Amino acid sequence: MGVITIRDVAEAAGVSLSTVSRALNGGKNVSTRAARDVAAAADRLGYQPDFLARSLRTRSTGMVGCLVSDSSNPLNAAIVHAAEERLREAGYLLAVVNTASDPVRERAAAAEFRGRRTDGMLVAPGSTANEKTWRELARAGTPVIILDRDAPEDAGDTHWPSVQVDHRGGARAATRYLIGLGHRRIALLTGDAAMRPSRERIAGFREEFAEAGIDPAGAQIRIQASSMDFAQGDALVLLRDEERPTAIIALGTRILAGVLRAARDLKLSVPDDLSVLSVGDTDLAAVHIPAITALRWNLEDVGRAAAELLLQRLRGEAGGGPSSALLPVDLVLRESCAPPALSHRP
Amino acid sequence: MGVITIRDVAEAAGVSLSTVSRALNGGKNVSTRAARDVAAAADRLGYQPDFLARSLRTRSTGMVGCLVSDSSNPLNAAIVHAAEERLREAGYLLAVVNTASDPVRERAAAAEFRGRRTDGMLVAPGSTANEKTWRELARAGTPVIILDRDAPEDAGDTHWPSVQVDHRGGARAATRYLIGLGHRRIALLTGDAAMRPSRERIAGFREEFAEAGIDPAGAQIRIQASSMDFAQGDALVLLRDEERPTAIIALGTRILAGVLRAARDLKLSVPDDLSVLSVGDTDLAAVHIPAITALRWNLEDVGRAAAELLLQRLRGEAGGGPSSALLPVDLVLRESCAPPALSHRP
DNA sequence: ACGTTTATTGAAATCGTTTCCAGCTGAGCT
DNA sequence: AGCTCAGCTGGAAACGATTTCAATAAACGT
Repeated sequence: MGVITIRDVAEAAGVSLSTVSRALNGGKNVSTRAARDVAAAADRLGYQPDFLARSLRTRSTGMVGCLVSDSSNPLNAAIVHAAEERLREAGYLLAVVNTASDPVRERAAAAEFRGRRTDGMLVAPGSTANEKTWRELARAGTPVIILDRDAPEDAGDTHWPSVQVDHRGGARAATRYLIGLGHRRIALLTGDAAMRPSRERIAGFREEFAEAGIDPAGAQIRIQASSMDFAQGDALVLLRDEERPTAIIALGTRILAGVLRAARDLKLSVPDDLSVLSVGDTDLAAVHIPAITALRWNLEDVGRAAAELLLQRLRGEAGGGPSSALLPVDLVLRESCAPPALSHRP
Repeated sequence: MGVITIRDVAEAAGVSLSTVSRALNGGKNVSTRAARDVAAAADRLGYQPDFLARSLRTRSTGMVGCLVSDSSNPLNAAIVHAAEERLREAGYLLAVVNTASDPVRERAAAAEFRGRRTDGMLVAPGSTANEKTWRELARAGTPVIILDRDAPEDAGDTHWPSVQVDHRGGARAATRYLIGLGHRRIALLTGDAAMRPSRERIAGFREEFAEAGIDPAGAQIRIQASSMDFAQGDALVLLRDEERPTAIIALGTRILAGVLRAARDLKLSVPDDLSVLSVGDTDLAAVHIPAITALRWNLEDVGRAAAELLLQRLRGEAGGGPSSALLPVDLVLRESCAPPALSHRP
């Protein structure tokens, strides 16, 4: 007397298994009487189809795997959340695996997803180490959407579906703005330079210096291995330097926090002594006093766009809509940036 | 030429299906020669067992469902993240569903999880509307761990497994601290009063007023339907009142943000004109200037404890360890609280 | 009234695994 | 030699659905 199966329903309704199956699905080729009886019996018994058995037979699980370095990072959490909402609307279930950007864990997760026959995957790799894995997955027929990362080079001419954020454009706008205020020594604090977001930011940052014809030595780039590791101490070192930057562009909540605390410790006033610009608009940036000028992109849009791209593939409309999305980055002007102090002007 | 199945491996290794299965699993009752051949063949062919078929047969999916109102809320995100890490260590996959506290969506998610035969569930219900659902699930044999919410009344004497946070103790400590500083009119801004966290906070808040023998009219309780909805405007109304509170205890990042912005708009200095205390220690609280005194509980511990409790049940050690966890709340003293201004002292 | 389509139906195959069960082999013991 | 017993093995039956296919019944046109 365990779970109710289709067999129980068939018995209760006085029809065969096949009829029950047909009645419960499409309803095509089923007499109205049979349909009614089956529905009644299923309802009365509280029948709930077994996804496992169904999936085994139909080769489709209605599951999507999501692979991300750290789903509790607010910059990721909102993306995952939005993607989940959209996918669930379409009847899919999202399974999340955190990899801490560890290639080994990424591979393990990919293997597990494959073993579980997920219909598709949303992945934000922490390195380029596993490109082969994604390619194999894609070749095996599982749609893989890349989130704000480099898409693997594809042998063919097909474009790899991905959602990208225009970090380069954002960095250019931010840099141009600071240069316009008079800054000549600006520090950019960002993540792993090999990954797309940071690489693009750095490129945009440099481009803008070049375009303005400013001594590129003023463009101080600091790589933070992990955004979690950048503590107050590191910021202190940077700001104690004789040739300290007059403006800092800082990635994310944690690094921004480190910078702000360091500035306070050194009694540097923001924005009078130091301009601060946040990459990513978090609660902290918006509410801090002074409010922090920030680069903002719509995280929900990233998640939704990824889900949409995936659904397109899952519905087999590969040829239809766009195969990639590039989302804009806006500069939100607030109070944390000002012309550099007189003593620091050229 | 689809996926490699156990049948292909059997053929390649020159043994039967059953032998392959035995060799790949326990390895009991298998000759070393067969084991070697099977392992070699499986390896060569890149065989990957099909979780679906396996689950269908063994009645165990290695999946855990997680039901939460909003996984992007930092107070939840860290919990989900920690739970996922612990569960994956133990070989389980976590599927997350966001319900926005909607009872209908909660029921739908529960039904889907049941249909997918998840081995267990972590749920943080948004109301008491679905207690029957959780009870049914539990009666059907699926372990259900409740996260920081009221556990359904159980008919029997068994204790419902849950992870609770000592919000009452935290609220008492915070209130006692503020009263000790001299505050007599304190506002508590929290969520749905019917839910455990808020209910406990309110109780602790009142208890402390009573114990100190202070006019309970000074304990101003404001319920925020959703922590997302509390904007600056609402805080302004509260603070413009003639009898405005001299201290505010605010729930979470969003409400705290609203309070801080409102204080700034009214040119109220924190902590000189207004003491602010955050319920929940977020980046914003820690980094804000002045740094916000906060109630802190360890979100990772909540997630880990929930995972541990669930794993215990999944391993069938129901009798073994503790069936519930109560996690402490600490008061982190920072700079946002001070004695009320003279004009406001009794 | 009779052949021909058309709408329903149920039996059986299938998905890929695990597991029960009976059979076989060879070693050990008397 | 005969007997038992343990260790391996392969065939076949689940698990719970979907789907093909042939059979039956009903409707239809002439």
